[in-house]
Amino acid sequence: MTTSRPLRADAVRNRALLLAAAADEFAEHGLDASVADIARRAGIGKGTVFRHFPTKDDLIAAIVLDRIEALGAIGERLLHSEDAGAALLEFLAAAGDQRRQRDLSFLQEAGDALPEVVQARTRMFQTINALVDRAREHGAIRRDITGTDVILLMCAPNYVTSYVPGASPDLWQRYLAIIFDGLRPEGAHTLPQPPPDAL
Amino acid sequence: MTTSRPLRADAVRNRALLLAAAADEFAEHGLDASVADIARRAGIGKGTVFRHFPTKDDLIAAIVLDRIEALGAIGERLLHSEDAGAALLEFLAAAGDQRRQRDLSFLQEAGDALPEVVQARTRMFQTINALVDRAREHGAIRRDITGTDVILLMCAPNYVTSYVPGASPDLWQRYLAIIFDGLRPEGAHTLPQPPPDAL
DNA sequence: TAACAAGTTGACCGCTCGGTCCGTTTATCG
DNA sequence: CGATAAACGGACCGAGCGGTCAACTTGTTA
Repeated sequence: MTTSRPLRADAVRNRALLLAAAADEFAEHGLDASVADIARRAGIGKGTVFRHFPTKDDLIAAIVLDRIEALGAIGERLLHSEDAGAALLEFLAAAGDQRRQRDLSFLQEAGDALPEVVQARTRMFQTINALVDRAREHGAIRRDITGTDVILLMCAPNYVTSYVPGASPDLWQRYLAIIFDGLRPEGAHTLPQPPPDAL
Repeated sequence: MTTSRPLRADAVRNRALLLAAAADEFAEHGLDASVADIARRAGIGKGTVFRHFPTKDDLIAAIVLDRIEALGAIGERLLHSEDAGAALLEFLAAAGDQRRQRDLSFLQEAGDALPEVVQARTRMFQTINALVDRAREHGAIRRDITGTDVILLMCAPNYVTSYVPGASPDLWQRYLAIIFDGLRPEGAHTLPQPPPDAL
């Protein structure tokens, strides 16, 4: 792996500008936001975008990678927390908070371009599995819930609130709380379907 | 409102073919499915599609309208059921079952084109509110849950399972069960955010 | 400061999409 | 039948997209 020459000063500034603008634009208009709009918002030319990221998917992947790694770090820190149940809930809250705005859905849709993303995602999924295992052992969540269940449900609060026009940006917390109550052992009913294979 | 002339025989057949093909195509490829592909699948010309529906959104709206009315009818029937809690759960199961395949998200994204869709949706929302009110009065669900909460959460099971590649088509039932457990009174924790205004 | 490589830019390309249009086909009915 | 209007179909159009390129600008370095 050759590190080649260091980036020129204006190039690193433009790269940062570009990533910030792209994140904003994706947050507002979804993944369909056009590269031209992103470039305009960043105050740079369209060609420059493609010099930094050979394809639009690579740009998306770069942003997604950031998010995944940040969330993964939070998860690993919470792995050493005292209260395993609270740790899981806190992780889910961090996930919801990070994805406040429009979805970047880091599960499948995008990012399969870069293998780094797949790798980071796999790593984060393992962290979540560990978090869930601990919570289950501590009796904080019901026995029939797997890590994959939590991974899937993780995105739901932001999804359901994305349909509410003038909602509070924290509304997702309400649905996280409801769903988390569904994960608790108290008053749990047997589930009609087995859990899916790990992702 | 003039009913004008009755439709020609081949026209009604093509219309049915078109609607079926469109539903299939949307189910497979999402709302981005192209009109050309739909026409090819239906075995008719692209121009014919636009003769039946002046715009792609109108085609979507027609399908969505069907679904909403079917689901609304189920809801109204369940309104007279004995067990109010079971009725709500059954309604949610019907909703999930109908939307098995890819989402047609009849909440916001599409269908605002036709005022009929808005009207049918409003009507169905009222039915859901009534269903939820009854379930709450019977103590089948917790007191702090509103009809709007249920409307939002209704879509979640299908959404979360849409990310699982080779999953069973019934996997959504697992997540409906989990979420519904979160709506039950037993072991409920207070919610951090107030419910959103009615849609 | 001179010279070069790295970076920037916007016109441009090919493609796909939703939607239009008009020549052709066909169901309908006196 | 034969006439007529309704329905059909696919070539066509303009807009917008992701991505390319060659001329131009600028940070860097000896």
